[in-house]
Amino acid sequence: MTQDVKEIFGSPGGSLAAKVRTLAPSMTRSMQRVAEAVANDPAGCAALTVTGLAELTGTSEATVVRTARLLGYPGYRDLRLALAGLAAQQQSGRAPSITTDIAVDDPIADVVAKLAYEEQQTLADTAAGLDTVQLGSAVAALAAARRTDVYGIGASGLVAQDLTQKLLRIGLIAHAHSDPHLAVTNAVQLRSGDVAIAITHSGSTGDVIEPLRAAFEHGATTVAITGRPDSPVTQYADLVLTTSTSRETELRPAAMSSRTSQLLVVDCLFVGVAQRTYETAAPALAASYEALAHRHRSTSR
Amino acid sequence: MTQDVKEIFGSPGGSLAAKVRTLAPSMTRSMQRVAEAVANDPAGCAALTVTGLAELTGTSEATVVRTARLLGYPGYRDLRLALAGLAAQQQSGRAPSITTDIAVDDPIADVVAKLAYEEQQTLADTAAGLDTVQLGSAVAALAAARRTDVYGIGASGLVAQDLTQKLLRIGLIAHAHSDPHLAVTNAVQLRSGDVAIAITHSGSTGDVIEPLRAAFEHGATTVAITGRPDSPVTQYADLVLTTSTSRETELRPAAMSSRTSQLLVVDCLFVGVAQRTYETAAPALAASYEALAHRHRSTSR
DNA sequence: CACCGAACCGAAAATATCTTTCATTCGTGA
DNA sequence: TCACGAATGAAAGATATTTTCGGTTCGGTG
Repeated sequence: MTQDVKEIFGSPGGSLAAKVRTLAPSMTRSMQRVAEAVANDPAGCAALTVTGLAELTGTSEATVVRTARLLGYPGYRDLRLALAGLAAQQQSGRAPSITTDIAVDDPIADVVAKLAYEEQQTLADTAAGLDTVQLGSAVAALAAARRTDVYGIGASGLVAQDLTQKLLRIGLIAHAHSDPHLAVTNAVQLRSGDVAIAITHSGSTGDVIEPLRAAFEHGATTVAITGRPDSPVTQYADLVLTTSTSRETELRPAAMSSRTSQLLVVDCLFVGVAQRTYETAAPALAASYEALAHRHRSTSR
Repeated sequence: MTQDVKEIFGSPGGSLAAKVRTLAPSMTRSMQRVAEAVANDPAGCAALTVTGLAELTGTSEATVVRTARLLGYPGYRDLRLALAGLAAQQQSGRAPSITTDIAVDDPIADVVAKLAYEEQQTLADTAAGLDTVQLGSAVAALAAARRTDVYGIGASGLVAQDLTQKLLRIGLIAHAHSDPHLAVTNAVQLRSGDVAIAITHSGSTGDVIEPLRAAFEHGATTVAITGRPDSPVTQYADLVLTTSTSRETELRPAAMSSRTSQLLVVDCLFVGVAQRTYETAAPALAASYEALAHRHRSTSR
């Protein structure tokens, strides 16, 4: 029937625009038109019936309902309710957003401000869109894992390494793989109770999907960290953690915001695992800190 | 007789409660029941259909609609939308401030919120504290450099690689070094017009300082990205870019925020350089994008 | 105390809105 | 170019809302 109220209203403002952006790539053209209309003018759309919105966007009722479903609501009725809530929020809490893209002739100070702002947005969007249930399951799996393999290529490879470094510091066994062949070779060694994590923004990076598939088929718990929750990589993922997708501009490649988003997810995983294994994690962290101390010259001052 | 809290605080929600009280005398018994339910729990009522609300209040649909009319709406549908907006406002009115550190027993949802919030803070701090003059000089040096070497160890090593990957994508020659010996070996090859960048949060990592020193002594333009502007590394740095240092807690090592901070600086450098070398950077970016396209399976959609 | 009228109320019909189905169209890759 | 599958909208079907209308209650009145 009607969706639970908390789910409709519990979401922090702006999460809808984020959701639209995240899901836009997996939408068909006409659905994108609807989603765009909704994101641009929540208040206006809230005043329209399915038929009205369908006419406005030049589509059909069916498409509007499909879009509503994709955005996570049981139907248009609930989307409309959420829209009304959103509109009210926007009304009360005027967002002072910086909207312009970075231009070629922006002074360096503007570049700093805009980049910082956009990355902040990315963080907020990611946090809002993260499925805490899946995250919790992933944390539990990691904490209990015999060993963990992490796959990532390119920019995502660095995120994979970051996660690995962190897990190692709290005494877990983790490896990052960026060589596809070695990754597959290692993946077939995994078994039930082990964890494999694939990090790919597009969700379509074959070199990352293959090892995850191998791990999946050998019974490991598989996790995908991707910006496309409907992409091929999720076929072989027991758990999917969605990163946010912000529009990319010529001077700000998608890699930049996807990295920020991925790192937040990775940090959440790390802290979650550290909480769960606090007894062993705390001393391990302290020990690694100690071990590094002598690598630093005594600072001046 | 205690006055209704909503009215005391003059919140927007108060207007509805006030309206209910004003109009109550002119309402019939069953309409009052409906109005009361609506005033007491807007969010809950927004989730109900006419029939639902009628049952809840032990009345009929007709009565609910009549009440909605009396409250000034064309029908129940519109009252419901207004209710949704009201609920959202009340929701957002609550102070969202997250002040406490992450605790061992925080639920996973709190961990996500707190981490996102802290990283946002870090970004804001970094952007505010960044010296745009030094940044501009660094950008100019990079854009004009024959080659660029970047030094970083551990978590900072990943940042170094990130910068390198980006610079390579726009056609610049850049190398990241995490092996101290190789780094020094390469550093002595640098000469005037080349750029060397050291990334270290503490500013005291000997393995990173040594190569920077070598580069400095051979006449290269040296840049330090560090959280400690008074640390040893700055001795050999022509330019110093300061990252923000936020307090670290047991479950949130300093590495986490310093990484966020460093990445923002690195992104600023990259975008700055891309702006300066736009003529060559834009086609290079497009080319690398094209080259990667075939590595991705055609997505499902 | 019985009767009357008016307002109140809810069941059910009428309407509007939303959802689903299905045939058609469109785009894509072989 | 053809064939296939995905995407789309028209229309049927289901649900929710509004309206209608007759029964009921209540207060007053003869």
